Amino acid sequence: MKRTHNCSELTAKDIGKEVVLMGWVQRRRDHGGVIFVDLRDREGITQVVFNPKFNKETHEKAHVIRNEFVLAARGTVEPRPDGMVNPKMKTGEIDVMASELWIFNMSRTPPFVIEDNTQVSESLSLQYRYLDMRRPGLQTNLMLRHKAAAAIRSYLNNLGFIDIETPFLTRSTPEGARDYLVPSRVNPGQFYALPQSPQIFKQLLMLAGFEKYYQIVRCFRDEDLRADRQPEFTQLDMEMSFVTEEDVMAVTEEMLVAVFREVLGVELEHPFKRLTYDEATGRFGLDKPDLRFALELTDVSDIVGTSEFNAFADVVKAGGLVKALNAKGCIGFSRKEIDDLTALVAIYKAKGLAWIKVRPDAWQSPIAKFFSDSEKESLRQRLDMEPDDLVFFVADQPKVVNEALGQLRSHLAEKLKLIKEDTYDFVWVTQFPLVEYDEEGKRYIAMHHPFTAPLEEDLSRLSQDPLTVRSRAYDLVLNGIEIGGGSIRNHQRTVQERVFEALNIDRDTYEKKFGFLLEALDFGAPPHGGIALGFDRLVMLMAKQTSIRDVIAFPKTQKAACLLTEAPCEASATQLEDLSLRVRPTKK
RNA sequence: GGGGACGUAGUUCAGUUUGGUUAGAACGCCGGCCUGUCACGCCGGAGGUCGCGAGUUCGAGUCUCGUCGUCCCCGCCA
Repeated sequence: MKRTHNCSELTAKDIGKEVVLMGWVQRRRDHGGVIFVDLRDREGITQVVFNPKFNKETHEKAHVIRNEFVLAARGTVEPRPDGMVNPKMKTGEIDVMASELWIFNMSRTPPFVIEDNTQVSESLSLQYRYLDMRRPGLQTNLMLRHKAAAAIRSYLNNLGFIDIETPFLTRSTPEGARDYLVPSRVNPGQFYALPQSPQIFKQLLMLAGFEKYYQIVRCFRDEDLRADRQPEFTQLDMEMSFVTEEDVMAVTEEMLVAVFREVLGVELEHPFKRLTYDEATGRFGLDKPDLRFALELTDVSDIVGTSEFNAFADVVKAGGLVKALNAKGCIGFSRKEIDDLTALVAIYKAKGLAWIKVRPDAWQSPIAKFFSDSEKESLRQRLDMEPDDLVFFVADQPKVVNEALGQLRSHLAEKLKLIKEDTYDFVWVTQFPLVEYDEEGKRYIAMHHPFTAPLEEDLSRLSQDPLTVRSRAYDLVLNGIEIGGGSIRNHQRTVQERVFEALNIDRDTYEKKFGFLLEALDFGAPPHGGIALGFDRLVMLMAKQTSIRDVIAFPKTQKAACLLTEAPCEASATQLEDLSLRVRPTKK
């Protein structure tokens, strides 16, 4: 017995053929006489009919069939009787009239119905992920993931990129996310780390002369999870020699255009938009702006900084900012709605949310009385305030103002349904600051990573005024979600050392931690740069999902557990002994 | 580390505000009937440690505290 067709391909043109189908029972309808079975495989569903008039013995056998049984049916493709065609099904013109039935396996009643439209708690679906993945939605997502990976590989292969694997058992890197550590049995007391990214290795591959490298590779970060963050995730990692930012961005962009065309049949608008980091945070508040809608932030510090309203004036005097967001036509927002928005900005550390409702005759606002007529006129002009508008203000340090209003902006867009669905809006954000100040550690840390090259024209300020130094780093943002980032790297030892020093890493330390890289740079390092794209996030957006768990076959829960295999779990005494490890009792 | 939501038949939920008789519905499941259904139909039935543990009370699904789990968010994620 050999399968002849899948469950989606038989149509009227196949009438009369003898076929063998194999698959799972989606649903059984037993009419006492005739029994209908919807047989499902990964391609689709075909109705198999067991009719006692046609084959009594097979019909008898079919009585035991239940949902999710796995079976094979041999039969003849027949047209449906008049008026019985099911236009909703691809195979709705035909039946397979069964002459023989093999039951490969029975099935327990599944804990949930295998259908897209049934809601199941995520813990249950993860515990039975193999059943969850029988549902068409996840099947489609994972097939789309495969197609995207295949399209990427084929595109990059054609451009001469070389796929090279890098190690998973690597040296722990001190900066950045927490590492997953792996104890070394043969080196008691010593540990490998799982890579957060193959960053250093891909740079070494450039030094080795491969010129164009890529890898679709698993990365590991021991940090808390989110809807778009898993402890192990997949990135498309690329690196190129003899390139500038423009080259890396062009290759990435053209690749994505090709992938979206091939996988989704979508023609992306390109070249992608560009914003510098300062423009992005200035106009949209965030370094990952969603440009599917307008709604920009406006700086009004100069107007209100000298006003009678101390809450604004004091902030401006202290070097802060006052920015505004004009919610056009939102004058109808209730007190509660405004309170909710105030609570929203409070999450991002804003101490308050001031507002003005523009009525045709006057402004309704707790703060309007503090402004002079000329200040009001300036605000009106700057913010294009028209009757029915509702304008929000946040005053604080720039980071807080931008973050809070940026989040408010996205929230309002969703609330007001300003977002054009079904669009893919890409934007490059360039010239990120090289470093930022870490309040907790009281020092400068690399915003991207310490191998990022500073902009040549800012290099002279590196030691005196590192915060003003822009870098040759770029992020790729899709619909407000960061899907990738990269940079041109330091290929000259002297520049790399200056960056380390700007980060307050002393010579002894960086020699010890990155000496191998610095030494490598001494041996003819070519200029190089690259990018890493979050493959899970990219596929998530292509599949129109909101969590990367929906495009990962076996994702972990928020506590980084696999509910199916019950990982992580305790190690046996023997394992610990082999590894020279002792586990401290967990503290209560 | 912090904030929030949720946890009740196999599943998805109602019931919790205001404690009170035997904890309900739909789907699923089991049995019977049914030869054209495709969310098949009709009849009947089984199925519950109300996440877990304390406490308050004459009495707790309902109130309190703790705990476990899942999700969303802040911190964190070079």
